[in-house]
Amino acid sequence: MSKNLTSREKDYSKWYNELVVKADLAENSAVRGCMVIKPYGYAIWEKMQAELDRMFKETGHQNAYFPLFVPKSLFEAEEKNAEGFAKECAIVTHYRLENDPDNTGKLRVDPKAKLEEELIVRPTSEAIIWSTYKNWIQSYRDLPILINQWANVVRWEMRTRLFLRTAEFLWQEGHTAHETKSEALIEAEKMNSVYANFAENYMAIPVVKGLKSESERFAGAEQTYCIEALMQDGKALQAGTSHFLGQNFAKAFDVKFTNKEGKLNYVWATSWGVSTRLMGALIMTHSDDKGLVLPPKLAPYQVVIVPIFKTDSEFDKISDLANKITRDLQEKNISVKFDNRTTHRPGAKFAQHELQGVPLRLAIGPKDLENKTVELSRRDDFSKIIIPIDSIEEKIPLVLEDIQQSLFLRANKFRLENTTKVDSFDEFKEVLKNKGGFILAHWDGSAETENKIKQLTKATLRCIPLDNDKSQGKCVFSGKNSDQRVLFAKAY
RNA sequence: CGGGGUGUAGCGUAGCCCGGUUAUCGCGCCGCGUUUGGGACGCGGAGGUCGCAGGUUCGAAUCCUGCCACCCCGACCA
Repeated sequence: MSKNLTSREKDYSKWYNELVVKADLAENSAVRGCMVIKPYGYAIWEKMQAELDRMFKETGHQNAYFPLFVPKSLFEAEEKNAEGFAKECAIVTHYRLENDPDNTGKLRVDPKAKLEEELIVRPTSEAIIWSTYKNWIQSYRDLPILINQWANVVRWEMRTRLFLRTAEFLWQEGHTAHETKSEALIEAEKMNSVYANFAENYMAIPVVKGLKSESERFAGAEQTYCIEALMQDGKALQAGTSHFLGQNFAKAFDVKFTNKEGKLNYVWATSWGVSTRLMGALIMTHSDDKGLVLPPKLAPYQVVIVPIFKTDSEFDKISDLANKITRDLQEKNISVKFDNRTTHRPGAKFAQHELQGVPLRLAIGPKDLENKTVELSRRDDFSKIIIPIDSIEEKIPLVLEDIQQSLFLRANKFRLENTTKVDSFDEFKEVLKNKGGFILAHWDGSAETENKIKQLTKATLRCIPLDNDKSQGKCVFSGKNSDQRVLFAKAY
């Protein structure tokens, strides 16, 4: 952390790992590719969960929970989905251990305890959920079903990376069933917008809403909506996806309902999810060389109070004041931590809270007691101001709001500066090599072109933006006609 | 699974090429004292199967063989 890390773009991943470790958010566990989320990191996730959960409920969804294990026969029912995940499944084959007769004190898998049918540890829950929905749906009166689940899933990836791609991760997955195609399409797009709203207004991360191309689409989906964010190193990160599943799962699991006219129809489905990867996005969007920078709406505590004192009596006086400020702010729904540890000096505390990204710091010392002031310091721009104690209650909510805004504006400015329109393939390669970031280019719509570009440049088609101006042009690779620019980038 | 790299105290490391006292240094940790408005300082102390298993040798962190783990780059992916 001694070097100017943000300037070392090639070492960005190292910076990221280092930051995660130093800020004490998570670490690699003893289990391959898995992650231990530490208390402070988990507190951030809990904040995110709370806000998302509220948004899901506001849009009419309920929470439920489905099993971790998916019998193989159910898993393979929807062929495309099964095929898409087949290469990264953990599989339960046995249910018992026994003492190893050849190796005292050790255990071995009891060969007699082999399962008749293997169980897949869910990489996603469509199969188990749709096999359940089948029993819940008979009539149009049973629809829509709007359910979300908070769960863990396992994807046995070749390569893992803390927060961004761990073997096990935490997420939410929504699974809905609808009477009509248009209703399901509206749901899929709506939930993608919920994600965009959450990203921009809570995480302060600007995103591009769009549609995935066919080759980037979720296995088993007919249409995948997504939000794409741009990290500080110029690489894109898919931050959330929402899928229109058509009738694929309904057909695979035979989920039919009788409509108002008495006819039997397959239901229409969506699924959507965001994961602990969002914490990676948060870190990689806002952090600087001093550590995390958390948007106030997601910070485990928004304000930390650091006392500065020499004597016990000074400490007591400051504690009284700090406790009063804490109570007053809590009444205004601002979370406050009074760091009253006597084992650490103020400078060490300052550094630690900066590393953990606490948005606002109040320092109170003897001078402040005398002058009836406090020192207010912002994490986002390091500015410090001295304010009278009696203005705290009024001032702090405003400053927190301003930090939330500023973080978004700063990230948005970065994204705009790093989004380039290109009109030739040479330019495409040049921008990718020297600048990075998002590239808006015309594309002929073919998977072949998309693939070639990926092979030649390592850039992938991130999405076809939803709110893009339509403009005629020629495909940057093939020269064929195109009526819209699409978003390319190197991605995580 | 292919290419490259690294495993030495909680973390980061020196030593390895060229084998030889008690394995180096920093951070952190513990004790005492002085300190406390931006990561304190002094003195003292604890902490090690040198990734694992074999082999060579009078002697292995160092050389050889095998294995394991992790990291980076590919393929795969939220």
